[in-house]
Amino acid sequence: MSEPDTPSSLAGETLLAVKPSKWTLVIVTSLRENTLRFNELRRGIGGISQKILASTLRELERDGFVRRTVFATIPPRVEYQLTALGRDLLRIAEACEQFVREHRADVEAAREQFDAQASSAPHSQI
Amino acid sequence: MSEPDTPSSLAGETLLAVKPSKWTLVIVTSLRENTLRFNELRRGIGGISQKILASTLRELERDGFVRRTVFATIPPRVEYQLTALGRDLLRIAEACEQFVREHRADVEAAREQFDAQASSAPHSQI
DNA sequence: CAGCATCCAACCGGATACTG
DNA sequence: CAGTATCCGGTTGGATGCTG
Repeated sequence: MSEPDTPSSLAGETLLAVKPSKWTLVIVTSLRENTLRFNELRRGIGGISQKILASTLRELERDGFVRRTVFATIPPRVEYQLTALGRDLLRIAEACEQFVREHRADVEAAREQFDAQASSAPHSQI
Repeated sequence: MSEPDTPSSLAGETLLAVKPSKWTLVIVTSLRENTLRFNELRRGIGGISQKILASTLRELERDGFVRRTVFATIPPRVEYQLTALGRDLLRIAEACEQFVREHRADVEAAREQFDAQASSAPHSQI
């Protein structure tokens, strides 16, 4: 259904699965090439707790971005891979990464300048 | 611990200003067309507190995405507009919105299906 | 191996009140 | 009008310990 596309309603809900967690895009990016197991993902990402990894993967699975395949072996083996929808989301993630690659320096420069003149002139100049 | 450009560190920092706040992209989108004043932004977005709006605008200004212009009149007048960098960020925001427009139905369907079989089969099949 | 459960600290963000 | 200051509840996310 087409809703009144106010900027707020759109971008507010925007990123369905992207918005909530800072890890979502990282995970999707990690699955870019191949299927990965839980701990492969964990090690590949680094710095993510298994609680967060598990819950974020759940959400990605629920939203249809990731398919979870369980092999009833011992020890258990669980594989995660992107769905077609997930590969679409990957395009967004890659666009974000490219943006950062291109503009990281600009942003850092802007920050330094802002911080510099913020300390000298706490408030307003014409 | 300093890390190289692993996919994780990249996407982790990814979105510099995008990641932290759910309002960032909304604000950028609101400024798509024209310069806006503080309360114009606030009303246009709807549902954002002025505390969050002010702090998010600060961050956007600091990162070089938004330019803040103060007119020393009474009553005061402050205008916000996108910088060139901000317009680049806008492209990301628009890509996200388009993604949602295209795939919202898919995601909602996936969720319903997931929730349905989650309640019938709490765990693992095959 | 792949998680879930619990506890807990940090942060995000809303409501309200007040200022230049 | 355009904010800042304060309080404070809900959520996020890390660490740890335990299970099939």
